[in-house]
Amino acid sequence: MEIQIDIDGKAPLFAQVIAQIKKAVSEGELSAGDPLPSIRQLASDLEINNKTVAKAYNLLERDNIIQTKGYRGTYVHPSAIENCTADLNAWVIAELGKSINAFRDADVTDSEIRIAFTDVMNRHSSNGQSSSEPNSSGQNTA
Amino acid sequence: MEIQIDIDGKAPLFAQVIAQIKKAVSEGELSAGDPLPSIRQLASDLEINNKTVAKAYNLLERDNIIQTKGYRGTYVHPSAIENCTADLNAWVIAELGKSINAFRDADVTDSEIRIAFTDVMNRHSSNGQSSSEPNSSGQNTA
DNA sequence: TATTGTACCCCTACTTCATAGGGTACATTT
DNA sequence: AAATGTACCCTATGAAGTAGGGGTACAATA
Repeated sequence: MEIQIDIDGKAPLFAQVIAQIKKAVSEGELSAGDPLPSIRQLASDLEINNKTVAKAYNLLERDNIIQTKGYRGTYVHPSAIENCTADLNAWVIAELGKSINAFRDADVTDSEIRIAFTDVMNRHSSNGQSSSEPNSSGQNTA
Repeated sequence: MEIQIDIDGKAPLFAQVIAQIKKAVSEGELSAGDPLPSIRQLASDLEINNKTVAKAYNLLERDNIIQTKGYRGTYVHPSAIENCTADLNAWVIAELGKSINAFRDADVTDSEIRIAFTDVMNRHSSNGQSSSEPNSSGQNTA
């Protein structure tokens, strides 16, 4: 394993870890079933926090690049190579790009788009209320 | 014109101005062609900044609720009533909501969605670069 | 007992953004 | 000269999100 981490880099540490492991899988340095260093192990090797490595591992497992087997450690997923190229992120970017382009074509302000976005994100799965109704208990009048 | 502004309210001042004018149009207090107070005028009446009113007026004009005629002042748009109900914001929220629900169903992290979003927003119309490629001038190795 | 991944709690720092304001200036037209 | 909308400079505040760290604890297993 040759994981390179640039602490001063602009990319988040957990993202670098993910990219490095994906790269190792793509280039064949890591094959299906190969064991990965434990979270604590890799964290101390890279001199970063456990939680940072744990975050990277969690995302990698979600994408079926690796497989955690509890107390038995973490291993490269059987179909890691295929899932390695499947970029979930690219799909999200493409989808959002389409919507945002449509918004901008309709002269929607970037600021408005951002506000609407955080609006949607913050009503996790429950209810929803619009954000443009001022609650008149007014003071100044014209 | 009876515009109520709640300075201590949670809703942004410019949004309150917009809502109030829309309300006035909807309720018939303002009809097509009616003159609106000048930016400076309304600002001083409400004791808020010129730019705040200007912002509200700009958005209202974009939505064809009002019409600015340069030095001749600002007037209610001929088809203000119809455009008053058309909520551009609601459309944006609905569209984003559909996409975001799909992302979440695919187990995409909220954090990842947010990152992808700002990613897309920041490449205004020019180029685009992905945000997951660490620039190895690395320091720590494992 | 040691190690595995995992799940909590607390905390910090940094960045980005929206909002709001202050001020000055401009061309245009009355 | 006065008023119109508009554009530009500057500031400050607050909220939200992200990254990272420290610590402690758990069940399961060797």
